[in-house]
Amino acid sequence: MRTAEPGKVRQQSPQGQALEADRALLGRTSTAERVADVLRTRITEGFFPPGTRLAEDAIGSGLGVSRNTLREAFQLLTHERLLTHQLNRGVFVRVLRVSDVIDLYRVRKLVECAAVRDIDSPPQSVQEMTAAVVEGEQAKERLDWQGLGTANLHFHQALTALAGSSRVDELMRGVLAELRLVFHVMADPRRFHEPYLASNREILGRIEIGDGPGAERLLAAYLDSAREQLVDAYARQTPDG
Amino acid sequence: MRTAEPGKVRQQSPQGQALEADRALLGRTSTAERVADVLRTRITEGFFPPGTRLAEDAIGSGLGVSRNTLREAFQLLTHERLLTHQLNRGVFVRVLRVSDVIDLYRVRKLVECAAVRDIDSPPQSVQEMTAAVVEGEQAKERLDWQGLGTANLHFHQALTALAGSSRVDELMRGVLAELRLVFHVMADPRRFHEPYLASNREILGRIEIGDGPGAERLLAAYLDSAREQLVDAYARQTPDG
DNA sequence: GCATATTTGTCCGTATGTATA
DNA sequence: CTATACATACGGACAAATATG
Repeated sequence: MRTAEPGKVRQQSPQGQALEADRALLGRTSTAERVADVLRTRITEGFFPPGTRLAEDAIGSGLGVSRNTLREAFQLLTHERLLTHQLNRGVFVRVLRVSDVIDLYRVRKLVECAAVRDIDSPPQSVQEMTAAVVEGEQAKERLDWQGLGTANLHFHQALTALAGSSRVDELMRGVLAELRLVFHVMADPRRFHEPYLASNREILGRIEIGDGPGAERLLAAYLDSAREQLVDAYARQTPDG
Repeated sequence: MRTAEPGKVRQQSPQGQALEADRALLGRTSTAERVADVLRTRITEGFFPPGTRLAEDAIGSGLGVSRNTLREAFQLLTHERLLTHQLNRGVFVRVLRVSDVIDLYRVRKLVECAAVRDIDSPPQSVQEMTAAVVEGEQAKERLDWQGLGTANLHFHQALTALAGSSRVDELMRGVLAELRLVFHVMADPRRFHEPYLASNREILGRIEIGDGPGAERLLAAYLDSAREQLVDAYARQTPDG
């Protein structure tokens, strides 16, 4: 679902013929969706930091797509809460407020705790959680703190999958993408991501032995402390409340 | 947030001058959003039943908006899962599968049970829940079963608000809107909605006395039986699995 | 199976209104 | 207050896909 090529979406060539081949290979996604993929990557990787204004003209001519197509892509990302749309002013990379951070952790606590509470069948989600822990350990060895943060998000995405609902999965995908915006505003990502590795391992252990309530207790404590830490540092970083 | 006028969005008048006044009053929403509001109402009220194809030409000329604007509105509703988009074929009012119904109730159980479990401060949500119960009782007296269904959805929306998260509220708004699509496929709405009234009243009673776990138990039982009943009847109604 | 008509996907140019320097 | 830059929404154009006869 993600475009491999981070560069231009298409050449300035007449019509959309240049992408016909790709379009067949990529499973016939629309141009707008591909543009949205490119922008989403740019945003989550921090190339477009929160607050950046995305001018239709600049982005559109830069990517070689029309304004209508671009507006469609903007709308997709606005619905994912990665962009905010101010009427007659344009779109901006979202700047989350402290109240957003609090709300995001409220959602996480509600969903994630419920997901681990009753684990009837530990299917392949546990496998993915294990993979995410390994991914995090490898990132730590590389001193790749952004990668560690990504691994942490993967872990909690896999944890959420225990609930067995595609809609809950999608909700959490959006929540974690928003949290990425928070991380980019913060300095020193190591301090925030490194401690989570041990706690993830601990939670995974509880789940593996079928101790749902135990996992829930650990998870709740982790989420509370993470939120507190994050809100504290975030409030200092950003001017508005 | 909802347009009061169910008819045409704007006249065929040149440009958008006709709505300038309204736009100021209505809080400056875009045309696409207003079109989406109209279509959403049409869909949730059953005027466009599931499976209906929404042709760009017909809807566009009928509402007096351009194709671009209409496509923007379509995209909004597609993201709300009220429409499905088939490439080169157009948009259709979504027809949910049984697996969707199961997933929707899985979400409801997870979210709603968590919302009532720990009720620290019973603020104005309880007031809205009470209002929804009254709304349902009045609809029942009028033998207005569609209104009873709406009141039931209001009740559970207010119940969800106990969690105190705008993102969870939005999730549940979407979930309940999808459920409306299910209801429209079913015959005899009375059988499905009437029994819920008593159960809602019972749940509200538990919440009012601060008995979270008790409310959760009642709620879980209600959701399980409702899902079972609904899936059973829905599978008979629709051909596909 | 084939040819035609309809519909959608994508894009452009432009008129008008809006916000900011 | 004026000027500039920008967003909104429209209509039109053409290719590609689908539906229809």
